[in-house]
Amino acid sequence: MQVKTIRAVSRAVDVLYSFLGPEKELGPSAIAERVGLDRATVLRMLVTLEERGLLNRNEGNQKYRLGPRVVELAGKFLETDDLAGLAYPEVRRLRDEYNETVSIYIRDGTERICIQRLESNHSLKRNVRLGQRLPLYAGASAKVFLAFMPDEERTALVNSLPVPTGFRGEQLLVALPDIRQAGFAISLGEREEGIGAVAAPIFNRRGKVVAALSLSGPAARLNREKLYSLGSAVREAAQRISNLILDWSD
Amino acid sequence: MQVKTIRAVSRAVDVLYSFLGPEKELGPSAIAERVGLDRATVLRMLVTLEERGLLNRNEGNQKYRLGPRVVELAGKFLETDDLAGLAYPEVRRLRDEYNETVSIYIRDGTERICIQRLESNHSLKRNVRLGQRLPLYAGASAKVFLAFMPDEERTALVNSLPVPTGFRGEQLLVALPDIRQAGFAISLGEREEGIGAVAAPIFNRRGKVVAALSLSGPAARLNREKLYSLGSAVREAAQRISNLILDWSD
DNA sequence: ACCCCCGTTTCATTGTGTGAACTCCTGTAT
DNA sequence: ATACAGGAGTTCACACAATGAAACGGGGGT
Repeated sequence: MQVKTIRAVSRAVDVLYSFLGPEKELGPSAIAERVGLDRATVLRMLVTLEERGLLNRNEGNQKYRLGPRVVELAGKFLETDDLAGLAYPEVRRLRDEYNETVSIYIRDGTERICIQRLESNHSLKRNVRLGQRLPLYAGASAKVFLAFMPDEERTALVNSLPVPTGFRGEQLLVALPDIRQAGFAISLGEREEGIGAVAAPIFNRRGKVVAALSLSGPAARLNREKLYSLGSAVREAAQRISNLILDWSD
Repeated sequence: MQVKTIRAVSRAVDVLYSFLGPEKELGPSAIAERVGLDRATVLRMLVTLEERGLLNRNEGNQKYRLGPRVVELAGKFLETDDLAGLAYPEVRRLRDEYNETVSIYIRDGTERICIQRLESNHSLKRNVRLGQRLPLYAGASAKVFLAFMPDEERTALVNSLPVPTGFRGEQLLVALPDIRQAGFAISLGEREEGIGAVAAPIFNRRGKVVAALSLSGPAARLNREKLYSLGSAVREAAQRISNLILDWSD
């Protein structure tokens, strides 16, 4: 498929994504610098996107921020994605039973994205934002994706993973056979200090991994033995979710 | 501000919004018909939006659906919006205390959008989707927005509201002084049969209503007296949320 | 085998998106 | 007060990029 993409649209998406950075509000100049376009061009895009509700304009300082329509799109995505909706009862069961944060990730290129999550009630708890992007080279869920991926896909992926220099990723690969064997993966302080997690794969009807179910919390409550002891519970919950998936597609 | 908007971008947004309809997957032709463009044009937009992660392509049937990046944008919006995050503890308290669905709406033009929500545990419960759009001419939250709006803004708005023919909207306006007086509004089967709700305004530092906090559920549990008795609890929760808002902007 | 529908490609036309330069405004330093 | 800097919004002429009509090709159903 060599369809030519539309430059103006792609650039507008750049503008939209520039709001994913740390600042919540941006003006035309700042964005123009970021995306490498003329201020006039950016301004027209901002006005267009605002008119259509994807952005809002702060009349006070003449800056722009994300608009409520993006939430509507996300709501629709989560509704139609089957997964988030179907999985909710199991996510809730797990969270209630162990009172730790439970989340679901799907893979997006070389990263994973949180599409569902219920947090623990403890005051010290693992915190995950809906839509948050996390790497594929570390963490229990990441290992689940890697472990249950076709070999050729994995080798291709591993080479393109943006692994930070100095990260010891070798252990990651050697653990994969064990993970396939056990049906779940654990991690302790792997991606972030002090966090422990167990994760298991969610399969579609073709046996392909479409998501990872993860239970995570502070290492103080979730030490290595505890994580292993939770493995089968998480694996079985993930399996039950898999059974709910009707979709045969990739 | 008479900046010319960019046609291609605006059309691309049309394409994006066409996924808000009932079908979760759409092909170029279906979209083309919907937005009134040539199939070729739509295809280029689809490819562009997919390349940038806002859409996903189903390789099986060559159709498109919303992509995970929209969730990332929404997550960012909800994070930066302050409100959703700041309000969460109060929303949770209310939900836990009365075990009914609690939600927060912001106004967007002639509609309101749900930006935060926790559902009741009852098996019969009010169901609200994140990002769901509801009208401004009916419902407790709608009346809150109308009641606490500057007069000239309200009269301008009321004329442009897309009230369905046959809807008795007069009662709506006469109730507003009482709502201002009480600090909360109730509704019973107003927008949807069998639903009862109480709502109260959330103010910013300028005293402008930026959102409505709502508690709602089946009329079987929430009859008129019950709703009135919950009024002050909801009003006070909304007031506590208002106090958390640091933002001075409009 | 036929047809119809739909996704994709090609291509010529012109309308449209583009950036440089300009104005206007606001806030800050001198 | 005045000068200055930075940023928002405007104008304009040019080039090329977005567009739609038409053609292609494959898949599914009758």
